[in-house]
Amino acid sequence: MLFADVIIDISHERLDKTFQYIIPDQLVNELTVGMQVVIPFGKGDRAITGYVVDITDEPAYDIDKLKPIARIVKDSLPIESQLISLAYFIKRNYGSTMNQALKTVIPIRRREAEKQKKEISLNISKEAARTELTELMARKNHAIGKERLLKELLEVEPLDWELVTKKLQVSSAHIRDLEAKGIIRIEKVRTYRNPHINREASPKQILLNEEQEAAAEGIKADIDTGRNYTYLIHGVTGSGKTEVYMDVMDHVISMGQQVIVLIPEIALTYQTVMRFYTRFGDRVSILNSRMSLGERFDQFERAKSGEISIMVGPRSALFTPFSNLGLIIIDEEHEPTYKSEVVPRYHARETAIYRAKLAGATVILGSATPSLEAYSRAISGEYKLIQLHKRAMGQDMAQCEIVDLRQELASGNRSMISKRLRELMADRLSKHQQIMLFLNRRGLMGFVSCRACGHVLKCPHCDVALHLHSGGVMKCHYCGYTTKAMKTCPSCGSKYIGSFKAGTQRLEEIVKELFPEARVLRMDADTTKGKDGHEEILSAFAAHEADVLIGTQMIVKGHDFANVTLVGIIAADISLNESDYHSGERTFQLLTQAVGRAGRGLTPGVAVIQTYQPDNYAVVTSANQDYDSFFKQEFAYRKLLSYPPCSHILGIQVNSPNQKDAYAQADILAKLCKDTDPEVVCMGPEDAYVGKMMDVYRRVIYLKHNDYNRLVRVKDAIDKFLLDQKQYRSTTTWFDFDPIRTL
DNA sequence: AGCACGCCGACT
DNA sequence: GTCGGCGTGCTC
Repeated sequence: MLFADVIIDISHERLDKTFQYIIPDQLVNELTVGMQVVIPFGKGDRAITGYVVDITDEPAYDIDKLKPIARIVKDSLPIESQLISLAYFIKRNYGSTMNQALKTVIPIRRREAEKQKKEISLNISKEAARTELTELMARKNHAIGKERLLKELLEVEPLDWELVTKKLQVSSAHIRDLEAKGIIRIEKVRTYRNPHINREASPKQILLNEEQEAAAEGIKADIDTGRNYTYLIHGVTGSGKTEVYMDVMDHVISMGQQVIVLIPEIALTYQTVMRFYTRFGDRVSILNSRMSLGERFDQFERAKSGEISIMVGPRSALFTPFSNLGLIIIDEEHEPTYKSEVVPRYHARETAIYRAKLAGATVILGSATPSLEAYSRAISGEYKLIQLHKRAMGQDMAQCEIVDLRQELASGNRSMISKRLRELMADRLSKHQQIMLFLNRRGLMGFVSCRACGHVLKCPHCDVALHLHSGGVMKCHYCGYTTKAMKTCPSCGSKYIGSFKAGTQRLEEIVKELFPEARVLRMDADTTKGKDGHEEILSAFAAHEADVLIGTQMIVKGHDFANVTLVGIIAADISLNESDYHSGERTFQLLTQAVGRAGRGLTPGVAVIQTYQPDNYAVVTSANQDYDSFFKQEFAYRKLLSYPPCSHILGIQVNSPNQKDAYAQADILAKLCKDTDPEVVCMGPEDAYVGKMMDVYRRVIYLKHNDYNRLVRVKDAIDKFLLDQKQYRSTTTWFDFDPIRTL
């Protein structure tokens, strides 16, 4: 006997879970996950539609109470069931409950928006309403709710449904009763919160160079013959990947299909957005993280209604409900933002490929520095690899020099800026050319410690150091705890207590000392407070209002500055010394991007990489812009140590406000893992990287195996165990497959 | 969301 | 007593 887990198609929180039904014999062969079905529900067995999210062979509920599925809804809107299957894929492969997955895939199951849309107004004249009200009040047992509603309606009209039900406490039964009597009417108003930019497309024909043309034509030919592959476009910075995307997008749209374009959040700048608007006009919609849930919902509604054909946005744009999706593009495929950092921790790349499979769509991944995962799959033939070797405008790649900081130190230069970099800076400044200085400062700055005893001031709620902020306060970056900065060390009483200056701030001072006449701009968390802080600084620099731009990650992504002929990377090692297996890859990507910033215009550029490890392969290969050598070495390293993509890791995090519970539960789960599959390598349990956050203790276990599905099976076993475990109810358990950051 | 059940005051 | 309205809780 088979059973189906069904999610009910009613928007109410209490029903936002699965219900189990018996699959009748005549439907067994036909029914699959994702299908829309009609089921008897509730006391009166009224027919309700729902979606099948799982099929199992054992009931999880009292079998005598299970009812059979009535029938399958044929020709239902395929988008809905596609997205439900997608949610199921996420639940299965990344470890979450079905509800968490559904909430990710179908943000606010139309709840917020529909309430917003309903308005109540009087259906009769005010006089008649007043009479009605008097009559109601004359009755001995007042129908208080109805009274309140009528009174309010005589004052204000129309009223929001939400206001009436929530604030006036009128139950929906009352409202419906009044409506049935013809006293009031309920109207559904459709108001899009975000009036989109109205813009005509100006499809000026962009000429592609030979390489771009070949890439685009190849993909289009596959699409025309009904083949849907995943492509990886590996193109050096400036090779014009976007033009290739747009050419294929044009083609797909002309076939009446829709396109989703994923870009990392930082790249979602005015510049990028305008490129799509000018090419495709108001068939484009943009999603960004600053949008409210309602705004996002509206954009999804527009997509559903066919008003738009292109959705550009971050990770979450992947769930745009296009009914005839033809193409998904993931730009800068290697970016870590494509992996969700909250449960469910899905990876947009894999999820996009699955969605494309459901919809019969094509996927294009693009990057100058592909992730190891994507590139190894391209080599193995799972993805089709397309290489773009030339810069679109024919510019030369930047020349690259490596400066050994150890020698610099030996020759007595302790400054952050080496002799060679200083020479080049002086040269560029004299020629009125621009300079970018890039400092990868992660984890280096801002924390407050005592120089006498070494005591580090920590957040009382989290296991992390406090950071000094302007206005003499110290702040925890994890929970927001704020306290006044101390004058003396609480541990030893010394007054030599202070914080290290942010690297970028220090660098700015040094540059100003060395070149007093240079105009310097600094871009970091401090200087980009305002909403458009980024934009302002970048456009000021683009307009040559400054000669030197100093910054972190942010300045190396996205923007092109034609007049920049020198890029200095102050300390290439910092990201190398991070303690997880991604550090080599991340360093290579950052350096390559930074080097790629030089010489985007006509004048050739130079990049200077300062490092203490001039022989490190990530440093050397990025200086040579040699991805293939990097890949070979990095892949060998991953293989040797069984790291993804050669193997897979499942991180399990046990959280509890009670330290003992967290420890005990983690031990139990670790044992369970070993018992479930002895071949899976189990590490831990140990304290998480941040062992306590917001007063919640965190223990982690890592499992390693080269078969992803075996890890999924262990996860399922844990899920099952947790379901009927009575002990340690204070704990919660999170899963993270192939984690990007150390848990 | 929608329906039953149980509670409570009012009215035959 | 019982009728009708409202609050509460449950639905595989």
